[in-house]
This record gives sequence, C-alpha cells and structure tokens, in this order.
Amino acid sequence: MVAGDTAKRNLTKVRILDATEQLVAEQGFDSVSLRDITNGAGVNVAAVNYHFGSKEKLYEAVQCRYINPVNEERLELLEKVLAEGGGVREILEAFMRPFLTMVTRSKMSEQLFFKLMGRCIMDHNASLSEEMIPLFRQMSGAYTKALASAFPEMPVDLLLWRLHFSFGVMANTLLHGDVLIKFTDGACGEPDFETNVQRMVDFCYAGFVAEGGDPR
Amino acid sequence: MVAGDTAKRNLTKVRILDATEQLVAEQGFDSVSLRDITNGAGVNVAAVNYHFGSKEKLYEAVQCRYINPVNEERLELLEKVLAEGGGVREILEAFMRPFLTMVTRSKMSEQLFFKLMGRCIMDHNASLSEEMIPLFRQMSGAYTKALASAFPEMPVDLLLWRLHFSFGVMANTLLHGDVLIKFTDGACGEPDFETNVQRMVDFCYAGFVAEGGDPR
DNA sequence: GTCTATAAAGAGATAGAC
DNA sequence: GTCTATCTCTTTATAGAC
Repeated sequence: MVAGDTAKRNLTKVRILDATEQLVAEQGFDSVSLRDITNGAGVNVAAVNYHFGSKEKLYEAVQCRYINPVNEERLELLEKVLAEGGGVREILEAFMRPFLTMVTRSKMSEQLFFKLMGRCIMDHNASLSEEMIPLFRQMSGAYTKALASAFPEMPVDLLLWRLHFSFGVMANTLLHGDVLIKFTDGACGEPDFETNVQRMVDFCYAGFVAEGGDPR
Repeated sequence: MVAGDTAKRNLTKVRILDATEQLVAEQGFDSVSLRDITNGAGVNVAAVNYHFGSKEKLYEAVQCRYINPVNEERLELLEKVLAEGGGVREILEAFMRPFLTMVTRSKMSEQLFFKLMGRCIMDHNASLSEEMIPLFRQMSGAYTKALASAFPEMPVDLLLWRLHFSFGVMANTLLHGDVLIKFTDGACGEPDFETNVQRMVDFCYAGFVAEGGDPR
C-alpha cells in the first residue's frame, strides 16, 4: 500500500464521518439512514460497511471522535486545577469547558456542534459506545474524588446526585439551548457558550455549596 | 351506539395507550414498532390506525396523557403558592412536584413512569406535539413571571437561562436517574422521587439566588 | 477500494370481508 | 369495531464485477 491509497481511504472515511456528524446533529441518531449519510458524503452506499463494518460502529466512531478527547481534557484540566489549589468553582469549570475547546476542531457551526455533543451524551438509545465507557468512568471517578475532598462532610450519595444535577444542566444546555431561544422568541438572548459556561458554573457552584455542603 | 360499545372501544384504545407507554418508556419512541405495540396490547395491527389515525398521532396522545395534566397542576400549584405568599423555593417545588402526583395515575412502576416523562420532555425528535404547546407556553410564562417578581433586579435573560438550567436538572433526573444508579454501582443510593424533588429544589434554589440574583 | 445490483427483513398503512 | 391479507416503501447489509 502506498501513501496515496492511505490518503484516499482516509479521505472517504473522514467524509463519511463529517457527513454523519452533520446529519446526526441536525436530525438525531435514529432519524438518519445510511443513504442519507452516503449521499451527504458523496460516496457509495457500500462504503460505510466497508470502512466501518456497520452503521452501529459508524455511530460509535462519531461519538468517540469528540467525547473521548473531551473526557481526556477534563482529566487534564482537573489535574491542573488540583495542582494549583483550585476550588469547587474551578473544578466545575474544568468539567464544562472542554466542549468549548473541542468546538474548534469541528467543521460544524458552534450551535450544531453543541447539539451533536448533547445527543452523544443524552441519546442512550443509540448505544452508549463501549469504547468510551472506561475513560468516562475514570473521568467521573476523578471528579467525584476531587469534589469529595472539597466537601468532606457531604454524604457521598448527595454529592453524586449534585454532580448528576450539574451534568443535567450542561447536557440540557448543549442539547436544547436552541429550544429555549426559539421558545422565548429570543428573550433569553443568544449568548455564546463562554457566557453559558460561566452561568452554568455559577449556578452549579451555588447548588453544590447549598445547605448540607461544606465548601473549601 | 350503546354503553357497551363505548366501553369496548375505550377498552381497546386504553389498552393501546397502556402498551405504548410501557414500551416507549422501556425502549424510546424511535425503537418501538406498531407490531410491538399491538402485540403488547393484544389487539389487531389495524386497531392503531382505526383508533388514532397514525402512529404519530398515537405518540402525541401518549405524550399529552400525562404532560398536559402535569402542566395544569403546575399552574394550579403556582397560583396557590403565590396566593399564600410563597417564595422561590416553593415556586420551584411547584414546578417539580407534579410528576410525583401524576405517577399514581399510571399502571407503570415509578422508575418506568419517570423514564417515560423524561422521554416526553427530552425526545424532541418524536414530534413535540402541537396539542401540548399552548399549555406549555402558558405554564412557562407564568413561572417566568413569578420568578421575575421574586428577582426584580435579575436580567430577564439570566433568569430564563436559570429556569432552563433547572429544567435540565429535572429532565436529566427523570430520564437518566437510573443511569446514575447503575453507573455508580449504587453508591448514590436509590432515593425515592420525593427525596430527589427536595434535593433538586435545594440545588436549583441555591442556583437561582447565586450572585446577580435578588431573592425575596 | 469502489461500484452495481439485489437480497432479506421490517416498517406503516389500508382495502375489504365479517 | 375488528379482522385478514396485502401493498408499498425503506431499511441495512452484502455478493460479486471491476
């Protein structure tokens, strides 16, 4: 195999991934057919099964493409925050900011990219990919531990639910931020995600330190 | 038409609704076929189209069956809270508690019922039914107004986003509460929804009164 | 590695008998 | 109001030519 073959193979593969993430962001995992995808990518219908094995595996590739780097960056940022003696606010920011870093790696608009991310973390019908579970467990374990250190007197179950609540705040903003904008006829403004990260961190930080908590 | 006919027609219709909500709660709107439904209900395949017109309209009926009463009860509770001079905490509780009232009207287990509710408010692929939009707008308008009175100095856009965050907390708990339980191997406990409502109210109340807010 | 052609299964919907 | 039988369309996947 020569370099040109690899380049061409990767081109087709990447075209499929790009088309899939665009269509999935717009319509959801369950509403997109292989023909939609191959038409969008300008490749033959058989190409998906040749390059990915099945539609399901293509979907796993789409999910892992960004979610795994997001979880890696979450781990890196958390380490940095803890090394610098950061508190709960910084921990929560480390949890939410990586989506903002990752958007620059995609060809999609910010709005569509966040929609895709929301679908990846919320549409558990379309197979929560096995390939992302270990990293996800590691990441959530590290954050749980960090928050448990910050709130030594908070019962673990309460802490886990508050982390889950924070996850819900973020996921709903990613997935349905556009719905709020349409539903309020723009009265909520059209904040960029940087603004939303700050607002979400403020909101969840206050929720974490609420009665029962023991903030550092 | 005699009473018996009506009873029998309603029986079939209700059997279809019951089977559909059970299957949708378990598998999601996009993963259930008409044959799954009619098998589950013990009725003929043609019955769905006879009684509901189409699969889509059946889904709208399933969504409206509980979501409309939930939104009505939210409005009633809010009126009562405001009449009694309740504050932000009580307003948030009025927003979240109706799911707990409604679960008793269903044949499903609590866990499955909340899963169904989560799907109804989060799966916007499967058609956000036109029939529930007016009530939904009225309800969210009333809550926005009540919260705006409680936080007269908070910019409206921030207030709307904090309400959206609260919605995310609740929706994620309804839809993915079971995921947290499995994912943490039970370390989060298995709290009943009453406990979760209190925790969500605590969390969101603190989020609302965080810096920038002006609590009553 | 890419194409055409097609297989095989399953979907939603409905005509017409009862 | 309910049933059987069937229509029509779409889906994923693949065999085999190039």
